[in-house]
Amino acid sequence: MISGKKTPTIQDVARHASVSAATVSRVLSSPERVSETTRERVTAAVRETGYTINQAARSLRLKAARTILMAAPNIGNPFYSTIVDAVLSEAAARGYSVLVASSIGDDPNLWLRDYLLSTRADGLLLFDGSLDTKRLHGLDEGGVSLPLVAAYDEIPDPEINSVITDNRLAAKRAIRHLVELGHRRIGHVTFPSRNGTTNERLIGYHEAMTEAGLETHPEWMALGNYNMPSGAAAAEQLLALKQRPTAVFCANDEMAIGFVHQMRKAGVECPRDISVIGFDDITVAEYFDPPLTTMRQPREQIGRMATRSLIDIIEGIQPEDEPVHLVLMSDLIVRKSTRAI
Amino acid sequence: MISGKKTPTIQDVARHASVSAATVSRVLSSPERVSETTRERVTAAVRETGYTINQAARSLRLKAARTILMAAPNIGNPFYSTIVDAVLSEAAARGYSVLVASSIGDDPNLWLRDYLLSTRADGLLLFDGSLDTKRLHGLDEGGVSLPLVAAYDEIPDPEINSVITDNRLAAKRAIRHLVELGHRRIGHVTFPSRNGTTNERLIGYHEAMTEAGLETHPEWMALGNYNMPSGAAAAEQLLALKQRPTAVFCANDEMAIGFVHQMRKAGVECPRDISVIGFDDITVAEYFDPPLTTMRQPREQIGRMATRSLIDIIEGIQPEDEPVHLVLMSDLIVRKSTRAI
DNA sequence: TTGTAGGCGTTATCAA
DNA sequence: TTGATAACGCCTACAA
Repeated sequence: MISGKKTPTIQDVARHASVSAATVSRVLSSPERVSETTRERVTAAVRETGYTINQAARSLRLKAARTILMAAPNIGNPFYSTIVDAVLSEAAARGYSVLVASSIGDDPNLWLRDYLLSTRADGLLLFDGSLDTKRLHGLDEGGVSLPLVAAYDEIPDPEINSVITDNRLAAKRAIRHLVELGHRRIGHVTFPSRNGTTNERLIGYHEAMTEAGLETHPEWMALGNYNMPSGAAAAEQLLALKQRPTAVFCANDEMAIGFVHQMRKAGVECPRDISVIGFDDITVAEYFDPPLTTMRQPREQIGRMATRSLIDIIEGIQPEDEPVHLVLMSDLIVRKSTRAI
Repeated sequence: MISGKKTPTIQDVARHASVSAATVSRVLSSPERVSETTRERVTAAVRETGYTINQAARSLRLKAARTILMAAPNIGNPFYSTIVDAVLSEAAARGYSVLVASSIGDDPNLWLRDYLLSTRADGLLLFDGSLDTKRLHGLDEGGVSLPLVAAYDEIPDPEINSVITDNRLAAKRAIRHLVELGHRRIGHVTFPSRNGTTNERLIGYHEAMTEAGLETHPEWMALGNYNMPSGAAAAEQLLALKQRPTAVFCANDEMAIGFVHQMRKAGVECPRDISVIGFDDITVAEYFDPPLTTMRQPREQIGRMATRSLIDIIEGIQPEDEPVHLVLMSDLIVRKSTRAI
């Protein structure tokens, strides 16, 4: 890199190679349209000057940022972090950068609008069911489409591209596993659903219970927050019952871990006294004691597919009027936290 | 938002308010330089047109993106994800966006250079010790400075801004804790240091052992990867020893969890047979069985301070010739995975 | 195959 | 206090 006062522009490279700026631009974006000798001269000049393309200028001209925005409620959650990795690598492979936003804050819809309408990001990867996709979709108005792929628990809006796992089916599978082990009093730790739609995992729980001819009891339900402390709190609540459930389905692994932890504190053993099944299969599930039985979500695949679809939409590979609806399947992973009654 | 063919520009707003584009721009960035009546007219016009600033144009003009780049080896690691949260919220508070890159790939220095020299990001938050800060620093050459804050284990390059925890001291504290409990054969699961510098935690281990008048044995050392499987592998290795250590210091919690998990598989109890101490205090440490004794890193603070410093540097609040060197302290959190011999 | 020229949307400078 | 104007660096018709 040659020293100089300022970062070199395409003009500097052009001068260096004794060609016009247009030619340099061509070498950079469509080399085949330039004669080989010129191309070589330009390439050399690029190297010598240490030229780097100015993305701001490029974005302005192209009206595209080659950047996607990923919004998730809390990236800190281990469930999301694996997804982030997948998103990053898939995006990088397609030449896109990733802007990350934790969707906390006053008016998410407001800043989202800002990001997406301002040539900062070309599309949105939404991992947060609490955002109002209807209104987001409304951003479309002026004929400007908003590339958007949603990936979260809720049942998807048919008009919106989505990549989800079949949460209802997976929940049913979890309950069936417990039923097969002979459990009849089965509790559930769930999360108060965020945007009105009833949570799919909760529905699955009820459906499976009904199908098995089992009763559900309001007091067997506990509300959690998808984190460990709330799982522990749920355990406290259920353990206080006169007649405890013999098995509990937690809507994610973190709550399951908190639940088991609290059980142990109270001298109640898992799975001896209560079987516990989680959801997600986060890394630590396998290493926990007891190793957690859980429904494995293909997180890496979720991230990869969502990113791929979004970029396909941005680049017009996926037609806009055919929304993508990918449903990935979860697997039951039987470990040691559940046992026959 | 008024419907129209395309997203409105500052010109549209200007027309709407019957003022010049310059005035609109002023209202947006320095309202106090505009008369109140005009200001109100313009504000109304902004609302009516649904105008959003075009960041690409702005960046081009200002030669600044109000965006920082965060690079970490694997965002998926729970240790980093908390940090990400802190970075996001601090950046948002200062009006900055965050671009995230997982620094895997062929030539990290190359793409980093790309990002930073291309008006895409104004500065770099580096959480990856494997990147060559010397060379990164070398990007400075042409008088163009590269705002950079490094936050990772290694002992910092004095010329580079850094936010670290005192790893050596913390490691010594961990070992002293074990010594106080009466342990004399203390093993260590470490990571082969990434960029030549010997790892601070390893040095701390050796120093503390020497100060306590204890021997260290090469076979008490195991190499890990900062993840759970490698912790398990380390356990296999140490358990195979004729004379096992009675306590083991793992360089992070994930390896400690893997270690304990493997111990249990082999019928060896923690802490009864071997005390284990970790490092970081990730969320699950408290909920693990046994709850992990560990050195708590102020992760949230690391993220926050690093971001704050970086933005201060970018904005010229922190003078360039006075590198920031923040050292945060770790706390010993005694739980149940260590006990007196 | 290459060059010329105009404009993407913003802000800073200068003048009024 | 406001407006006209000229860049910022790039890409793409169009012309040569």
